[in-house]
Amino acid sequence: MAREEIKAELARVAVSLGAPAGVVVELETPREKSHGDVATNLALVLAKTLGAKPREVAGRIVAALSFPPGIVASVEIAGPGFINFRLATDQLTGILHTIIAAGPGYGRAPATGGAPVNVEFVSANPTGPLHVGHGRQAALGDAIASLLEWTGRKVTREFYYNDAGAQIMKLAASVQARVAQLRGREAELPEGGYHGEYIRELAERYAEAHPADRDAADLEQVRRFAVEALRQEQDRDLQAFGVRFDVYFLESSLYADGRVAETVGRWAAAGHTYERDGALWLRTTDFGDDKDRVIRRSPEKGGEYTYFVPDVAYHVGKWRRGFTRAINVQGSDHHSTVTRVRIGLQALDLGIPPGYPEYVLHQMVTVMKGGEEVRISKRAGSYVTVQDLVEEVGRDAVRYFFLMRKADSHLQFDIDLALKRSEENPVFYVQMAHARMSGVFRVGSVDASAVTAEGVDIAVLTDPSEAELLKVLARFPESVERAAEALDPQRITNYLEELARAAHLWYHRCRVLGESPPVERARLAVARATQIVLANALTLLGLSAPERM
RNA sequence: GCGCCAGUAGCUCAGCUGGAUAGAGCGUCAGCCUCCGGAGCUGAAGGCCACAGGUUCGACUCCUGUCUGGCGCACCA
Repeated sequence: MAREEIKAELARVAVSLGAPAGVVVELETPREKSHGDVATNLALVLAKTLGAKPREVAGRIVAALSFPPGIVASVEIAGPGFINFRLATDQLTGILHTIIAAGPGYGRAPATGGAPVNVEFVSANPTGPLHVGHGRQAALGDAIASLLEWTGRKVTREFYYNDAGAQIMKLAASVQARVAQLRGREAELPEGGYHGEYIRELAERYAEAHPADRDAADLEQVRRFAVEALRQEQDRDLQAFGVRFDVYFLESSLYADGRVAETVGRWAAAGHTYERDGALWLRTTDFGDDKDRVIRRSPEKGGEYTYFVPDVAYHVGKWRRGFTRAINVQGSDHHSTVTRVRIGLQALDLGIPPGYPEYVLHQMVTVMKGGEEVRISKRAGSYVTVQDLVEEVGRDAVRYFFLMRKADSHLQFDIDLALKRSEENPVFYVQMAHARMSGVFRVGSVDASAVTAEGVDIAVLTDPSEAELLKVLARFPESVERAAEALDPQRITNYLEELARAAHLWYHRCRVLGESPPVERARLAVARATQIVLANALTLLGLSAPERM
């Protein structure tokens, strides 16, 4: 691609002019069209080290540049010292060839062969239906995993959950109380218990499945039953959402195979623990925490390990399984765990890097309908579930809406907008662009997969919207790369909207079918390339690319 | 009180890791149009980038402080 060649040539010239070897050349796409197709700030960056004015440096660089024919049409120096390149028209033909030849692989980098990356997300405990926050995580985590795959990494999607612990016991006790109420006895939900309608459902099902245990006296059996049922329900919801996991990791296994004890033992051996008030503490302040943390409660409080110990043990396990990168997608309400887990790992002295694991924290989701906030669902009671949203607006809209804002931003989920079948709705707008391209082939009875760029003369494409569209198409691989680097799928939804805009504009201005043969052939190739890139971007985000709407 | 995140057009949000005259959609206003799907197209108005300093050739972007909002600061998870 032209960009790569320009980058390489700039690097070569920079070094020949005295820049340090390995200088990083940044290319950007100017938003102002009169500034050309590609621009670099290289001269401004080098001005200081070369001890010359930016425009003078730019002059030297331009004078030394040398490209084979067919790549760059013109080079100019502008503003404070930018170097602007205009690409040769041959490059546009090249774009069509590249895209159509690569097809579903366009934008996908070859496997790097590096160590696998672990992406952990959702990780909901089986205490109730998945809520909208889990939905945002599911969409984000799955898309981030895909982005990493598209940039050549091997990825494991992982779901971690606690199947024991205090919360689960409250769940079991809540179900037990509801069973008792079914039998017409007075029974109160435990303090901090679960109130949702689904608890009543579980109680009914338990009573039916275990007629012998009339009073649900066997709490362990109730626990197993409830956990099993809720896990199944979560799986079903995730499946309906189109998210699949490679590994489901049980917190209880960390106790069973001794890893929790091992972790505590290592801390103690390294001299980072001490006893106080009957509890065992980890001196996390030695690693920058603002206070030390309890790792084993005092006997009066039950003498159990606090949750953060298995959390650390779990991440040691990720490291040992060969994941040199681990990315955790969580709600920002869990941000206090970030430093603690990292510190816990540091205190083990296992050579794990300080920034391990990486976190993508997302802000809260507010569901809006009819201009008002929706807070509750029938089944869960106190919160809106993923299932509610998927049933109401469909899986594609839910996924798209969860991805179209950066994770850092609070997200307003507008149900009315998600339901609109018009261009105001970004999902509709983007998918419609794909349907339109498909429509051209359908109406023209053309086999889209047989369209090639062979023999296409790009010179017949005279409308400005055509070159514009091709340039947007050419940027897709770079967009994927940047989004992956930033762990930010929102950049892809942005790209999609930009591409859809260019595609709609082109479609509106340029007829394909029934034009003169050279024009029709060229435009079929444009439509095909556009269809491919739209489909690839949609697929990458876990969205469907409909042929018609 | 401390920590994390956010604050950009009336609304919802971008802004490519410090670049050129801050963009898009919706809404508003003014036009065009009936074609491979009009669920369209063109144009206009609309901004103290929360505020105040600083860093440098250059700041919406980085640093410091202030204000506002969200989240978190357990021997809960």
